[in-house]
Amino acid sequence: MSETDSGEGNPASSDFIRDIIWADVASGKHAGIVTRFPPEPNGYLHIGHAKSICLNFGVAAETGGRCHLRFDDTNPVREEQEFIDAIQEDVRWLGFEWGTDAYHASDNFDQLYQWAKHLISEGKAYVDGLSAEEMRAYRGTLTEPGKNSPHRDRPVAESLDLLARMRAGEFEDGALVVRAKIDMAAPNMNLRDPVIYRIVHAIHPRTGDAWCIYPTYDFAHGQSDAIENITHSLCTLEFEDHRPLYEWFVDNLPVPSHPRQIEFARLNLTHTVLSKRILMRLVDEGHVSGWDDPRMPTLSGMRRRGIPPEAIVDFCGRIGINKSNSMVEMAMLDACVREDLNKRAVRRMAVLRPLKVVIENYPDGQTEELDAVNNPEDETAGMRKVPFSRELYLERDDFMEDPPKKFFRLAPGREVRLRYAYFVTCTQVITDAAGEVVELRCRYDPATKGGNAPDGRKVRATLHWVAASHAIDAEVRLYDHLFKAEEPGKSGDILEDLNPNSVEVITGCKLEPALEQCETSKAVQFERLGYFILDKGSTPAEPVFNRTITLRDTWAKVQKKGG
RNA sequence: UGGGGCGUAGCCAAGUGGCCUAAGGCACCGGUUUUUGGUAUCGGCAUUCGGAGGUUCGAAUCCUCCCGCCCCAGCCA
Repeated sequence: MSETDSGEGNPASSDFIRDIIWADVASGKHAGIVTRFPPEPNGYLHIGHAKSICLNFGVAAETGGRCHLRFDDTNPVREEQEFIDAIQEDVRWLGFEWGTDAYHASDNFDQLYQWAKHLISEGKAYVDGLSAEEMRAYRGTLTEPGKNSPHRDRPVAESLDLLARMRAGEFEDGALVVRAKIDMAAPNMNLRDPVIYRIVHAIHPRTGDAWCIYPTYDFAHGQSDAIENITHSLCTLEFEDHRPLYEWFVDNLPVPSHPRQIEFARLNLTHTVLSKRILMRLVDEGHVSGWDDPRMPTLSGMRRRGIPPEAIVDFCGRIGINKSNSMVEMAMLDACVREDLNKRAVRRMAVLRPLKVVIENYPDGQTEELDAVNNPEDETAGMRKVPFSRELYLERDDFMEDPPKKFFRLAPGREVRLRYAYFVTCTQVITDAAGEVVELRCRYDPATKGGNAPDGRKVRATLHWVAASHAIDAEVRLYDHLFKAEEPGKSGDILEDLNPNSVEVITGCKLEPALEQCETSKAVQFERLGYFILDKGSTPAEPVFNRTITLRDTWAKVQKKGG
C-alpha cells in the first residue's frame, strides 16, 4: 500500500531492463513476462550468477510472471550431473523456485535438428568439410573480410544427406560441421557463417549416447528461449555481438515466439575471481579444498562460510543493473553480510586465544549462573545462563602488560567489566622463563554482579570470557580474502596473487557451554569477534567453527593508524 | 586499423534539457548513545558529470570532434 512497497507491482528500485519490461507490461505486448536463468552445468554457481538469478527471478516475481531454470547443456564434454545437482541446490538456497521441472536445451535436440534441416532446405545452411584450422583461415580477421568456403554452395540434397550421416555417426569428431549461410564479409564476426552443429562423440549427462552431433550455443539458445516462450532473454555483455545472430535464427526459423535479448554487465568483485575456468583450476590444483571451500566465491562456498542467502540477494539489489563494466568492492558484500547477521545471529562468548585468569577473591569451587542476552537486536531471542567460576579464560589480545594510551582493555592494576559478570581488576601478571604472560591474577568486586557498579563508577572496557571449568574446546577457522590483490591476475600470474593467509586454523579455543547446541545453518556471533557458523564437517566431539566475517573493528583501525 | 559497447565522487549507482550550486548505498573522517572499541544515530565527504568545442534564456542530459576502457577472429557458453 505504501509507495515504497516492494514485492508485487512496480518496485521502487529500477534499472534499464526493468524499465523496458515494465513498458512491455504496460503496452500489453505479452500475455505475461517469462524470463530464464540458463547456466551451463560445467561448474558451480558463484556470486556472479547470483546477480543474474536475482535479476531474472526478481523481475518475474515483480511482474507476476515466471522464470525458468534452464540448463544450457549443449556441450557434453564439459558437463556433468554433479553440476546439474549443485546448481539446483544453490538456486533453491538463494530462495528461488522455478515451479515445474527444470528445462534443458537438450530437451530440444530433436526440434533443433529439424530446424537445422529446415535451414539447409531453404538454402540458408550447409554442411562444411573445412578443418578447424582452414575455417579459421577462411574466416578472415577483425579488419579483413573472410572468404566463402568451397563447400558453401554444396547442393541442398548433398548437405541434407551429409547431415543425416553425421547424425548416424558415420564421421569422426571434427570431420564435418553445419554452418548457417549468412555473410563471410560481415564486420560482425559472428555472422561469418557460424557453425550451428558439430560432431561430438561423447556421452551427454541427460541424453546419453542418443546423439553424436550437438547444436552450438548460438543455435540452441535463442530457439530454446522461443520454445519456452521466454519474453526477455537477459544475458551478459559479451553476447551483445551475438544478438544479430540470435535474431537471424529466430527470424529464419518457424519458432513459436520471438524473445528479446537484452544484455547487462556481469559482476566483478575485488579480492576474488568470478571465472568458472579459474575457479575450476583452483579446485583441480588443490589451492582450495573444493568448490565449497569457505574462501570460494561460489554459492556453496559462501553457504559453508556462513553467509546468509538473504545477504547475497540484498547485495545483488544494491549493486544495480546496467551496461558498464564495474568492479565492486568486497566491502560492499561485507556490509550486507554484517547487516543481515547483526539482526539474526544469537550472541555467545568464545575465547579464541585463551589466557588463563584466576579471580583470587572468588571462592574456589563455586559456580554462578549469570543471565545473558541472546541478541540485543531481537528481544524474542530471549536469555540464557552463563556459568562463572574462579578460573576463566580471557582473550590474549584483551590484555597488555604495557598498554599504549588508546588501549583501554585489561592491564596491570586496571579495572574492566567481564560481560554479564563482574568488574575485575588485574593484580598480578605471571610470566614464564621467556617473559611470556601465562596467567593473570585478578580480584572481583562482588557488588558489581551483572556488570553494573552501584557506586556508579565507570569502566572503559567490557570483555568476553569463558569459565574454564565449563569450557568446550573447539577448532576455529579464520578466513580472509582468497586473493590479496584487489584484481587478481591483473599484473601477471593469478596464482601469485593468492593470499597465503586466507585461512588460519586455531585449535584449543574455549567456548561457553551454550554453544554445545549449534547447527550448521544457524549463524552465531562470538561477542566482540565476529560471526561464525558450525562447519558441515564438525562433530560434537570436535566442534569446528568457520568465521564468516569479523565485526567492524575500530580498535584495529586505531592500531593500524598508530603504527 | 573492422564491428559492438561503456565512461557521474575511492567503489557501486540514480539522473534522459530547467525543482541538479547532482539521490542513495559502501568506504572514509568526526560527534552522540552504548555492559560487544559491535549496533543505532547525527554530521562531513562531486560548484561538478572522461575532455574540448557548439546549440540553448538554460545541458550530466542535445550536436560535433577527441581521449580512455571492455568485448569479438572456439567445431566454448
